Amino acid sequence: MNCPIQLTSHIIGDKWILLILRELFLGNTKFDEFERNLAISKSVLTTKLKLLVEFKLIIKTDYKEEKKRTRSKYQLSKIGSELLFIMGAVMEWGNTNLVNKEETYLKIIDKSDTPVKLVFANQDNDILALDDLSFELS
Amino acid sequence: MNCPIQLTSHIIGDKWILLILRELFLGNTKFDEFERNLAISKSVLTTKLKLLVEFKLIIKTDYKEEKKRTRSKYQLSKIGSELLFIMGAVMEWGNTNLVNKEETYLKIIDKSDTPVKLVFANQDNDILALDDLSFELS
DNA sequence: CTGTATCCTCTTGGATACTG
DNA sequence: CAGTATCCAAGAGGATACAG
Repeated sequence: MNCPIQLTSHIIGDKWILLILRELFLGNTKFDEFERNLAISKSVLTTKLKLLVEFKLIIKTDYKEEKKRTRSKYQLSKIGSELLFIMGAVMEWGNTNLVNKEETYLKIIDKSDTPVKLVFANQDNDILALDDLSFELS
Repeated sequence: MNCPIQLTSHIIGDKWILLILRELFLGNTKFDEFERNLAISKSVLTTKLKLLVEFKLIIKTDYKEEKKRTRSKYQLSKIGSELLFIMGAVMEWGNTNLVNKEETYLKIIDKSDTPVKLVFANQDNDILALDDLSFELS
């Protein structure tokens, strides 16, 4: 099958992967940060991080600060960063339909601290209505 | 946790759910269409469809054509249709990074049959660059 | 056609202990 | 700190048979 959804589902069709990606987009980079923030077991975290490296969504780097031991950090690759559209869409849907707006929640903002939204556009950057869209196999 | 990604991951963090949603967006509605197109076992398909109904993403309707037995169909609800942004983002990423463009593949088009893209915009509908965006918890 | 029920296997994931 | 190794329990998913 040459279906983009089928192929991509092998990566993001996984709760842990989505949550690790959230951490990466939030700027976290270290094994123990993921472990603490996600309450995930070491073994699963190891497995998922390896998967993300295999898929080339993240890059693992060893680094060493003066007088300290060597440590590892994980960062989004180029194509990993492009998952921002998926994460943004997931956040928007979750915020609209599942999140309790009385409490704090996560959103995407621009440089003037204003919340942004996702829209469909054509090549001329005209914004399109949902009713005008359809799936096509070609 | 009041995190939109965490909450939504319980729904779309699942390969089968993503593929069933693809079928629904393609306009398929019947149990055996899903079964054939996805090569999924009956028991799993039953379970996932129930889940989608529980989450109110789809609506199950029984209908009866003249001289025929009663049948069931499944259709996206209002909030289910809003998953189009997630599906669109998944398709775009998959098409860019995983799909073989020599073969046929799936995309979203507008009324003039032109492929569309997803963009981030502010409230004034100005399109934003990725570098201008950041996650915020508030 | 649209399921349900049963069985059986393989995988996922948590807990714990250990290592450089 | 960043894992690896081992073990165990629970769940996911396929196959098959059956039912309205």
